[in-house]
Amino acid sequence: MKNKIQPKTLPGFMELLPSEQILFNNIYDTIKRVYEKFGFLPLDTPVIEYSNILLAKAGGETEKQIYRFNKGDNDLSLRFDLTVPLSRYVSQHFQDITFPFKRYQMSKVFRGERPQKGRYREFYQCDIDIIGNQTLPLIYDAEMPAVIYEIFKTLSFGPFIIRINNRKILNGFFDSLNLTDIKTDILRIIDKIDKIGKEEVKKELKKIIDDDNCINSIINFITIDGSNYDIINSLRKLNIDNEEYNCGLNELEEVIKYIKLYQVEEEYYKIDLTIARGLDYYTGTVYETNLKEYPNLGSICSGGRYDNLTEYYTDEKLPGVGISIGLTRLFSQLLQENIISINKKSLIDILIIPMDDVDYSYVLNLAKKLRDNDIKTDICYGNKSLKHKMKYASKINVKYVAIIGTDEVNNETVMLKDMTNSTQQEYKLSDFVDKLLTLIS
RNA sequence: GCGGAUAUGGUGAAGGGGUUAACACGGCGGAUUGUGGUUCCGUUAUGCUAGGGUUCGAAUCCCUAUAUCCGCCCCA
Repeated sequence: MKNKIQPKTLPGFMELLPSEQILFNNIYDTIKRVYEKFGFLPLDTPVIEYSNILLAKAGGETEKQIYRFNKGDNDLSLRFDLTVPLSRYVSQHFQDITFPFKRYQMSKVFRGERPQKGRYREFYQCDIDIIGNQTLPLIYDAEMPAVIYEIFKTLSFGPFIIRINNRKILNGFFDSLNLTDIKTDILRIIDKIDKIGKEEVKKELKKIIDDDNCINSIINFITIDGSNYDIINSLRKLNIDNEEYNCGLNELEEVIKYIKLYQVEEEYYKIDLTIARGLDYYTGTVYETNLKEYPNLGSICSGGRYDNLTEYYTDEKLPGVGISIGLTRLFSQLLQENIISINKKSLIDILIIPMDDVDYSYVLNLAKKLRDNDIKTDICYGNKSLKHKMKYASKINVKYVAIIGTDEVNNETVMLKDMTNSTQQEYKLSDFVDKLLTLIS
């Protein structure tokens, strides 16, 4: 053992056992199905891009966290999200795309940050975005919650709440308080309220704002509560004379109205003025989604509206709205909190067990017939004992086993065993497939 | 980038200077014939992250390195 290479993966890279992967893929497939149901088109972009493309925006943190390397004379990087590649894609293929462009992309992104709980270096993002040419109707902002609603209803991880805000409201509000230059810092602090609580937010704000009245009005503002209708009313009554504020308020009201038209149940979405979202490219509506029974998971799906997706690559003005589900993190947390659990160890419907000396042409003919009827079939080869093969069948958790020995071959039959109740019955080969089809349907 | 903790097999781990490194899970084999899950039996680390030191003797004490985990910062 000493002279062998230690088999290990890099920290922060998730790797699953088959039974876990089956579960993961179920969630992945559900998300994908809903995205497609709403008309989003599939898109796949390269994992590696030119560094100057990915770093066009060049934030300090991005540069620190990006996996970057040289190959020959090329300065390359692994994508750290799917939005920047989308920007590049839309700019590059502008003339070939029909707008509004709705696309989904569900694949891996990479970030070289220090891994910790729920923090990975390689993880799946499941993104949808809708990109408009010059303009994009506000009703699309309501489609995002409709999609989120459908996904998490289908996945049934329990009750959830889509929290909605509009960045313009916060921006306008801070401008009206003359806090324009420290706006970003304030947003960052407010965004932490779920994690650290109201009092800690107050303390943090004190560090950057002298005026206690000002801090109190911020706290009072972001904690305005009530029904969606109440909140809109309260915000109106503040009579803040700021164009951006009122624009945001009108947008929010309209988006809320449209969400209702999308027939999202009322208890699944709510205006929440504490939603700020750290990312500075969001300019209007912003979303976060939480599982009500597991608030400590944080946001499981978030996104928002941005004014111009492609400003670094073209002069075209392309506003958009999008959301993202961090699937790797979500999955690991769901598993950890026992919200989901492993239930399948194999995908097959039936396992064929040939006895030692049996004629393979009989066995493979059966397998072919089953597979032609879309029955997931596997065969357990080898000269191990029947006992051993039965053990294997029970280990992979398959419901049906077909035992084929010389008796079955001679009589043109199949011995079908139901592993869940230990009963078995012999069927004629000619009507075996039909019989099995009715059993597994 | 900053702080804290930990390091024993395929896995979870006990042992805190005295010789075969406990226990459990998993794996493999068996309890005679073409039948799994339960039970029982056998087997499964010449080795305790690496390097150095103290000692008659180190998984155990000391030093160094490395790795991992948990926080903070940040998070398109």
